Amino acid sequence: MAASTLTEVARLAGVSPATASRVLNGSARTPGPDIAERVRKAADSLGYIPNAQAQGLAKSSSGLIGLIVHDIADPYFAAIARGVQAAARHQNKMVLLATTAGSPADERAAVAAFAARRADSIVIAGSRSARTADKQGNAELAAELDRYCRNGGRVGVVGHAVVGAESDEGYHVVGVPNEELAAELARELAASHAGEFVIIAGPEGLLTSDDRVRGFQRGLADAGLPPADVLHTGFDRTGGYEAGMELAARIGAHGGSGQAGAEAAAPPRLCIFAVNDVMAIGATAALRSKGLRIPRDAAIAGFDDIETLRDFRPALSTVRLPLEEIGRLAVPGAGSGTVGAGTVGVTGEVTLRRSTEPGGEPAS
Amino acid sequence: MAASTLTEVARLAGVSPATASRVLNGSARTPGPDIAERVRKAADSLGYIPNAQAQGLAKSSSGLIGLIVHDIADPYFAAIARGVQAAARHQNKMVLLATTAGSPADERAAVAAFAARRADSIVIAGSRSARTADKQGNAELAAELDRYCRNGGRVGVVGHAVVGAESDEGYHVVGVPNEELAAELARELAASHAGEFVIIAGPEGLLTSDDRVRGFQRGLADAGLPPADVLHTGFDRTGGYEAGMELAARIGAHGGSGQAGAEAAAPPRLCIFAVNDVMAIGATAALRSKGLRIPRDAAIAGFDDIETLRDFRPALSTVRLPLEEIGRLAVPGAGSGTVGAGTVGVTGEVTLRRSTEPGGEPAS
DNA sequence: GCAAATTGGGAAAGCGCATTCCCGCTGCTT
DNA sequence: AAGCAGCGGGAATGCGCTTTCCCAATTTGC
Repeated sequence: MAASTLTEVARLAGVSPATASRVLNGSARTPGPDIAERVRKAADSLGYIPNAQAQGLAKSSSGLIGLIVHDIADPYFAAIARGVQAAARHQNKMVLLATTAGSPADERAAVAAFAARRADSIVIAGSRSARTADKQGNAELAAELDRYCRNGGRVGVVGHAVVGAESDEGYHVVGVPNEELAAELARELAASHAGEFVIIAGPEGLLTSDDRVRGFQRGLADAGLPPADVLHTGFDRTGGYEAGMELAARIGAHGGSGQAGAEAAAPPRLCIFAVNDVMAIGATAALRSKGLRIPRDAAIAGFDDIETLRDFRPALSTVRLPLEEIGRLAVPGAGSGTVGAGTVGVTGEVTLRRSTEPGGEPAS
Repeated sequence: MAASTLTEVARLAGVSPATASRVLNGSARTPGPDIAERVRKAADSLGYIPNAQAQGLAKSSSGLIGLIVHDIADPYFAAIARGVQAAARHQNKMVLLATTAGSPADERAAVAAFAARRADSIVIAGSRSARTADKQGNAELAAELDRYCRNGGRVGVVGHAVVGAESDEGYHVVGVPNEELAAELARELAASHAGEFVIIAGPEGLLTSDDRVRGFQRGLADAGLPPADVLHTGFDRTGGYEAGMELAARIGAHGGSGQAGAEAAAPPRLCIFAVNDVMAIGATAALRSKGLRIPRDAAIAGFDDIETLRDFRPALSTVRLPLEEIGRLAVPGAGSGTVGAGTVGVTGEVTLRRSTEPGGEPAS
């Protein structure tokens, strides 16, 4: 038994398909109450479910919102996805998910697939990359998005505008002040740390990472400090872990090992800034595996303020980002932002916690 | 400029729409190479993207997989979603996301929406509830799913079969041995713990929670111990936190407070089993906020082995579940499982870590 | 009281594509 | 050399729905 159709409902109710359509969906013209009732009853008894594909074809709009993320299991993207989902629900649309691991080629394919499905809008959440290796991929992605926009699609981008977009038409970006916030974090840390600073960054060319690094360096400069060393690694927990191992070796070489804290003129404690929370956690794990303790042997800060990580000990200093709201704002037509081209901004908040506390003796 | 159509491509290539269709999609009949080339070039120059809705209408299949979760930002669901996404990609389909906060009514609506979109299959990941308040909702959900199946849909369920399904036709469940694993966990913990056991459970009637509780109690019984006290609360971090506060009070009353460990005849340490990791983390936070330390003042174990939580300290004892694989297996037609009705099983693994270590003096 | 405007319903034309059927053609058999 | 299979392409139909257009029956205006 195939799903029943509008025509069947109409026949059962003794009306024309046109009338049935009018009563079952919010048409401008509403048939008489008696007829409406009859149709509704017929639909009910048949368990009629409109065929959204056919509706979409006829109306040329689908009620779909495409969402592109690197990895849905990454808590950063998961939080954004929650916001997108909430906004979609508000517009009563559904969200179509695509994960791309950040590959521009996959992103292009996802955009094409969304376009094929005639998604009303698409939000693309992963960080953009400016690596030369990705140059062609980025151009193709931009071309695909431009085409999508020309055909009437709306796209929301979180973070950075897509590199190489032809015009602003149809784009809408949620700006995250990564650079400013990182600078502020650096300044606050500089106020209480005497030691050297090190940055654990993502791959070079990853815009979000680059921005945070640049901001942090600027903050240090503002405080009259020399620029920090930058370690480039993967933008995930594993990357953080590897960098952490390297730093552990460095710290160990200086003599920060073992329980006995006070060696001859203990070198000032290292202060590590990982460009996102997950990397910070990885780095922490690495340091710990080498017997180092936070914040006694090194201070560490992250970025994002991932919810699941808030109970982590020592509590991680970070920059809180309203991830869910970012997701909500990123869907075109939602939020109080300007409709159409333009940038909606959100703000974050530097949140200092135990992992960067000065002193560093383990408290109770 | 609206997106170009097959007909336009055909006209540009000087062929009929039928031929164009044949070359641009994997039809059984492949037109001659010269014609094919011409069509392909025309399509390319027009930037033709097939209208998936129209294709779906014509073929009556959509290439969509519907996924229902409680909350996509919950790491448990996010991990499953990743698996589903991977399987979908393998079948080159896209996944449609719906979040329902566990409400059967919302789930029913989501199923209807998926049916309307003619999703090829749907996987429903949230825990089923047997509460009487949800009884009608569950029945309606089951009815909707049954109808979906009768119309040729395939549904994959993780955990429990949907309560009230009329027949097995079209269903496919990924069974998680919650009860057995919880029992095993209890037995292993019982072997090294002298103190009392307490269970922090989700709301009564939540099948996953109930299973884990039952299993844990059985494990205790196997070890010759009396059943543990059960605290029912929310199935999330907040629930765990609240229960943790209550337990902290209980422990405090016994005298486990402060730094000085050895009071007169220190009572045996409490061993807490939270039915999922996130709740365990919440409980831990609560205990800590009261000055209690894990595992010194209480042992605690969770369930799921959430990836993001693995770096948590003290490392959480838990039961590892192959979440991503569960997601993969849940999508009908994927995995090596039996196609059609049937249960595919996965196994987990009790993973004892520091949070339940006996002794409990803080190590280095 | 009659023309004009309004209402309420049906017929029909697509939306963009897949697919079945059909037809002219080439190449083969006997 | 005539007949037949087989192939390559096009015309036409239908997927399920929306929406314009059209027509008959009422209301309204003066």
